[in-house]
Amino acid sequence: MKIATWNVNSLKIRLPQVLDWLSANPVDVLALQETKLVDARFPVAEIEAAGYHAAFAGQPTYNGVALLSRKETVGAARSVVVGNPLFPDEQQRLISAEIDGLRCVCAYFPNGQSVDSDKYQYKLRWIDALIDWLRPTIGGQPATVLLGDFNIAPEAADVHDPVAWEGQVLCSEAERTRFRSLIEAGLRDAYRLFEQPPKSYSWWDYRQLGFRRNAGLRIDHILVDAQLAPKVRACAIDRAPRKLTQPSDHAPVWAEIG
DNA sequence: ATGGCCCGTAGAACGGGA
Repeated sequence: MKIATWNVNSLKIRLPQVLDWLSANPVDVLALQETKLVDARFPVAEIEAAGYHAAFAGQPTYNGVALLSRKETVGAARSVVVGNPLFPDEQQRLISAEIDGLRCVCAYFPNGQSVDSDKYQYKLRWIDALIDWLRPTIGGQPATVLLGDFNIAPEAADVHDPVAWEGQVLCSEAERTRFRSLIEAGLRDAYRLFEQPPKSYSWWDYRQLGFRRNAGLRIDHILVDAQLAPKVRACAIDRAPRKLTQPSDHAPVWAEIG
């Protein structure tokens, strides 16, 4: 089973790239963030025609998440839950569902803007509530996979310039402590289960020729239930879509399990 | 030295992203 996550920064703009990517990479599950579409405008017909079911939760302008599941292998998502029952929130950042025996949690963590902003405090509260919600079921059945745009670079190795980013939003100690709490709760960073190329990132700023300079951060993650870790065969970041014309600023991350 | 883009909503700039 192959699962993937991709912050597309507007599914309206990126739909052709998403369909092309799925054609070349027919993953069983694709978690999308920043769809930026109200539900009435979600491209259900195009995605169905490409062989995928879709569960989605959107709003105008901002945020928006979706779980695509491949018809011929895993079928439609079941027991879909939008949001976190412990954290009522108008921002559409979470959608979870059971797909082929996995509890897939697609998450778009708040950005936080800067460590002295109200948005940063919201980010920390949002993550705390996510941990509180997930902790009791991690380790049980169905096995949990938490994947998405975490807006956290967990370690210095995940940052192109750790000195410049030290203490900044996405890299602050409070955020990294929460990432470690997810690990302590029983999840594993699928990417770090394997030896990886140095300077591996999943996001590059549109400005400053970030991608050409590989000035990036690894902030998109696939965390798997520790019970699944021995079954994870591979995990990688696919930089190819970032090279296209009019790309998302994020690259897809995928993992193969079992 | 500074800030440099992209997207959506607008219907000009601005908020937000990271």
